[in-house]
Amino acid sequence: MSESGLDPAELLPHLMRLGTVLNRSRLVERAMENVGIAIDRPGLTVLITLRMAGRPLRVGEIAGRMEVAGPHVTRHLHDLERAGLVRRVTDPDDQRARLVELTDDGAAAAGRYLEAVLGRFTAAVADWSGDDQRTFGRLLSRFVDDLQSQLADID
Amino acid sequence: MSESGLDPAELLPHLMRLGTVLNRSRLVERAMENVGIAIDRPGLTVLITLRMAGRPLRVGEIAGRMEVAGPHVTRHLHDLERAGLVRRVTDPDDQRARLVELTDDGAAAAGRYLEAVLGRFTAAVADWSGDDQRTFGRLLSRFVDDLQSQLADID
DNA sequence: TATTGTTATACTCTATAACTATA
DNA sequence: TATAGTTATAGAGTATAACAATA
Repeated sequence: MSESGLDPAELLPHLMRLGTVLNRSRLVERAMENVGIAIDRPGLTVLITLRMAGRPLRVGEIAGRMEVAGPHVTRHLHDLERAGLVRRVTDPDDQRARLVELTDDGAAAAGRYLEAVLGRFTAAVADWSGDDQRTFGRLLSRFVDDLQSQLADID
Repeated sequence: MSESGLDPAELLPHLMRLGTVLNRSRLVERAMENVGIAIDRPGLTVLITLRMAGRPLRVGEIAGRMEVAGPHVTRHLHDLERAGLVRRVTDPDDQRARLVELTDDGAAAAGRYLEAVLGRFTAAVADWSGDDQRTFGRLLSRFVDDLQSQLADID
């Protein structure tokens, strides 16, 4: 091989910076303020999870998609329900289970939030060439896939 | 423009997945076990910060680079010092300040840890073309830069 | 008086264990 | 007896406030 690939030691600082930017920029908090959602961050994640699913989910399904423990979800559903953003109904097929669905208010809030956050990403890559944008999306997706399966192999 | 760029709504799920993979895969914990470092995660971050700086740092500098509050660093320095991984010496130029430096053990541990983690990334992109690897490194770095400045503008 | 660092305290997020109700 | 969910409790990580020492 005449050409060497990427030095992975270069990748790590970028990934660490990405984490810092996403976690510490108050991106999420600011979008929530602008949108007027009066819930905390994991509560918002529950809302987004439901919105992305596009259908009512069971508590266990929400926990699975968020990759957190069940009680974590239960606790936040109280707040969301009190705020009128979600509704809990008993699953007609299984009396043990309960389906959680977005109210109209909840769906609207989640939509406005996503719009605000996506606006940031759009602005960040606004002056990129269309080619670079598509390539980045493709390689990022591939990287996450490969990293995930690479890490799964260890277990 | 005849070609449309990336739909940012596509980017968000990838970024969320990346966060999940990095945070929940126990990548960090496993590397620490293999390397035999008996400290916790933020303590390790202190170690890596010192290692990447390549020189002794003040407590405030460490906190700044980690983007956390000062007391957080102080607390973990106790553990690191007790484990013989760092050493605190008074700054000869300013008696108020204290310089934190890696011991030989600390430098070796940080080095072994970085090697283990970087090995994962190397393996993840191992079957990529050299071209894709370099392009990904370039675009990822650019994306973080642009996102960071985009978010900084708001303040 | 301003700055460096420490001590003490509290809050957020997540996990585990024990319990209740239905299948 | 197994499964879905809830309640109760505990732990990790980080932030803020109050303080001590030096500049």
